Amino acid sequence: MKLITRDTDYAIRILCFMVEEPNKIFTTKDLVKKLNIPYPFLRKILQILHKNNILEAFKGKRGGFLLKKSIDEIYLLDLMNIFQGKFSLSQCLFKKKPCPRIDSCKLRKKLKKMEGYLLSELKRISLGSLLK
Amino acid sequence: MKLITRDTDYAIRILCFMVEEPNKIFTTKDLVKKLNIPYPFLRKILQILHKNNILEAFKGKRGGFLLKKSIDEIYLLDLMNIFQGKFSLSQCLFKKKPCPRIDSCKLRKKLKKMEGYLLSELKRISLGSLLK
DNA sequence: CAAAATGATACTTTTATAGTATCATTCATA
DNA sequence: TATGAATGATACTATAAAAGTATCATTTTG
Repeated sequence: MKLITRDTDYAIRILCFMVEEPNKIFTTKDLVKKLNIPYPFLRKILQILHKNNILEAFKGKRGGFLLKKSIDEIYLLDLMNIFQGKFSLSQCLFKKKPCPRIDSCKLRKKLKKMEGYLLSELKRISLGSLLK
Repeated sequence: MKLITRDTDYAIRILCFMVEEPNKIFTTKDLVKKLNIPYPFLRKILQILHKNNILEAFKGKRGGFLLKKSIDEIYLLDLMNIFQGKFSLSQCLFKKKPCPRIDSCKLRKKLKKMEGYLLSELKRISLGSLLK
């Protein structure tokens, strides 16, 4: 099972790399060289990070991306929410027509508990904490 | 994110239903009527449960499936392992060529911790406990 | 104005999940 | 002992999600 998808993982690497020179404007090409992520995919990820206010973007010649937030303020859960949608473990698999026991479903309750734990952990993991 | 896939979920329902008449031999058709699972898919799931020693199978006319284990001895994690493969959260996404920091990867360590928690919870959830 | 960058967005490929189909085998029983 | 009703084995197809690609438009610098 994958908790983290590839784009989230790439985003982590990108940001952790960029923080090494926090005031540098990186172009997509710069990052391709260093991070081994295919150019168009990397571009997509950078665009998304920009839309979500994590990177600042400069268009045109000499443009590129600049880290906008402190790496200590970016949490794993944020990135997961951006790239993977709202984190949830406990949705009923039968969304359209959930099983008749949905309200009393014990399984759901236990999943909810695990979800709560994971959320609290993921909330605490800043990218900064991955570097120390 | 899905912790539990559809076949695992179906398996839970099947077993929880069968335990209501623990000595009855159920045919696939019996179960289709009650559980709203498409016949060929249900059949596949029953065959897998049989192969994994959770159901006893009787071939031929008047055949069918009989619960072989006590429902208190069947754990959610067992079913997940059967239908979804070994549970793991912390595998590196880059299996073929894992990232150079694989040994020192902090993220991996944190995932490992969460995995440990989930495993311990999943180990404790017997199907019986879902019915009480 | 041209070159070099991102913006927006649509498309394709790959993988995993979900579901289907079918022939072989077994067994009870008429 | 032949038949019908069940599972065994297994291969196939369809759908959805993840991963990756392509391309034209827009902006900016020199």
